[in-house]
Amino acid sequence: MAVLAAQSNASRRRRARVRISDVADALGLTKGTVSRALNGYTDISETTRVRVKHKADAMGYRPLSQAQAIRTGRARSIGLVLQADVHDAHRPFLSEFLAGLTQATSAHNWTLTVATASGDPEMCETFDRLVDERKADGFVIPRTLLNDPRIEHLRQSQIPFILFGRTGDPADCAWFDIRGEDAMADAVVRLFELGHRRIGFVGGRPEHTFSALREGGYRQGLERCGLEQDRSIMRDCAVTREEGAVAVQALMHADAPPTAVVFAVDIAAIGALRALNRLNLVVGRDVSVISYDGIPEAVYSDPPLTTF
Amino acid sequence: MAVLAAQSNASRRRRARVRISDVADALGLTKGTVSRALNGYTDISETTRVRVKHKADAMGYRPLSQAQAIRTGRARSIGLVLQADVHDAHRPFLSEFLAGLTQATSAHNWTLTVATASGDPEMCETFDRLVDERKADGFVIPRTLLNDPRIEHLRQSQIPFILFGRTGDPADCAWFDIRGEDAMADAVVRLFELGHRRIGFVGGRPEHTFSALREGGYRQGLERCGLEQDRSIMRDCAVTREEGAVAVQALMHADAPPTAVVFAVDIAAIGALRALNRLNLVVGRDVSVISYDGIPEAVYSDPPLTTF
DNA sequence: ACACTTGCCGAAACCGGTTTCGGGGCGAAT
DNA sequence: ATTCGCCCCGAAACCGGTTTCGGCAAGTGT
Repeated sequence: MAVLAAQSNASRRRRARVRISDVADALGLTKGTVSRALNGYTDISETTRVRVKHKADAMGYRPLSQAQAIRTGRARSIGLVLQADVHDAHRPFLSEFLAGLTQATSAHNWTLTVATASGDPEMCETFDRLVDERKADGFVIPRTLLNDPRIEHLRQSQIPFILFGRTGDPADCAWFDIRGEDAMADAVVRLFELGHRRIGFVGGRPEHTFSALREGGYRQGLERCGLEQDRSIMRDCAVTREEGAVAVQALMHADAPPTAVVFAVDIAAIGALRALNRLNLVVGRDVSVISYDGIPEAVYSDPPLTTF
Repeated sequence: MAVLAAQSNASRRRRARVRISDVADALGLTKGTVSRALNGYTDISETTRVRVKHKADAMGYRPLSQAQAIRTGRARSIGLVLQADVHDAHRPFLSEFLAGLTQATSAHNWTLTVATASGDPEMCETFDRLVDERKADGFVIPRTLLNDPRIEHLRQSQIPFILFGRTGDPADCAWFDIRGEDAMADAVVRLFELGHRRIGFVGGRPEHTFSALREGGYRQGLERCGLEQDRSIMRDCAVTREEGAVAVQALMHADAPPTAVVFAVDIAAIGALRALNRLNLVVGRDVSVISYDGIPEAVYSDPPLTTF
């Protein structure tokens, strides 16, 4: 009777969860033993351990992370806090970024918890709150700055984090990034090979690490070609269409305007294309424009933007 | 000694959490009583309830959702599963959408858990998994279809959900949406008032609810102006720039081309603008284009797109 | 005055795991 | 034959909450 009732209950509701005690019962062990076997404790014989492991995934057992969390303090979840107020060039990547993160996390039976905040202080509070409520064990920090208050805060609070992008002081930081600076250098070299001798540069916000790195890549490219750096054909702070347009206009009005311009940010380059059109300059003939990021809008701009 | 040890431990690590037993001790009650007082049980006197509530938030107590979840089964978390494979017009809204959701959820001390899936079957599996692992109590479903397999699945599984956008059969569905159809109707009326008598329409994918609704709005607008619907100046399936361009070319090559075109999707309209330029038609003189969504790209298109 | 509700709260079980503690069994050393 | 130590595992406490159960005191009806 009890079995029948349980079955009907299980079918009426959702499939019943396999608990650790179910696995233990099936093996004639206690749940404590099963738990230690699965978690790599040394006081479990190797024989028992493999027996437990096999039975566990034969029964489809997966621990309830919530239950583990209340004892261990680890929630098996990584946090991502977005800034709600900034609209900039990184936005187009958001969904790809999310897709990548969630795939990686769920592959290890982790979770991605997303929150938003406006401003660095609020973001730091959010970090603390999510950790305090055990909703995130650590964070992914996108759009890193050379000197990033968020990183400083997390370091002090001893909260684990991973950077998407590098930072000024990489001490005890794990990070991954795209080597955009190499692309910048390659762009310069390619333009040089096409005959250009005055190659300008338009960067992003200097506080962003990637901007500084890409400017470094640009300089490295010049060096490789034996060209001198000329401050009069370099600008920065261009991460939007308008800023890109303004920057390129300034460059073209210089005493000795460049014959080619390398952009650190795609969006700025797109703005620049329009501005050049308005100046009656034909891109590709009067002046070459090259950029990096590969945002989809590049294909639809007029004329199409060359990106890596 | 014990107290001192605990304090030094608390200061070495992070600020100690206020547990429900701390609140109970401070009031001379048991944790069971405090729990019931906070959760609206009727067997607690009103006097005690307010006393508990005041003390609780004076002490900064907030229940650990994980601990609640293991008993109640509710995780205080809503899930959002994105499709990893579709690149379409809805993407630009993603970050605003996330910002809105996270603000709303965290205001009620909930969490947003994000996952990705490719294809409807995988998405349904993901729903089940997240619920099974108690990582989401329910879901937000964006980009609803008229006939949506995801909704069908969630209904059968008795999993709560909220739609962003409407669906064919709205039985026991909560939803919120933007009344884009009204904007469509208004657009038609406005164009009529400007003297247009042949007003074309380019819609989105017919399986998407919003497309059907917006086409309905367009028809309603025609009706209000006393115009007849003419299938030869209507197209659909245009949610990208290319599709928009193709659609508008087809319309302009009709026997009696329209003098104005209403678009359901901004991105398609932007593609159409370029196509019209190539046909040597001046937008605003030879033909009017109007759309809806208010994506930021609209401002930068050439010529700027009129959107609501 | 007595039994019967009713209101209100304490005690303890419970959720599904993890971690500590202690002891049984067995081989090696004395 | 003891004693000691080591390898395993069971028992039970524990994490931070929720929920059930039972009982005490005050109020009600007669």
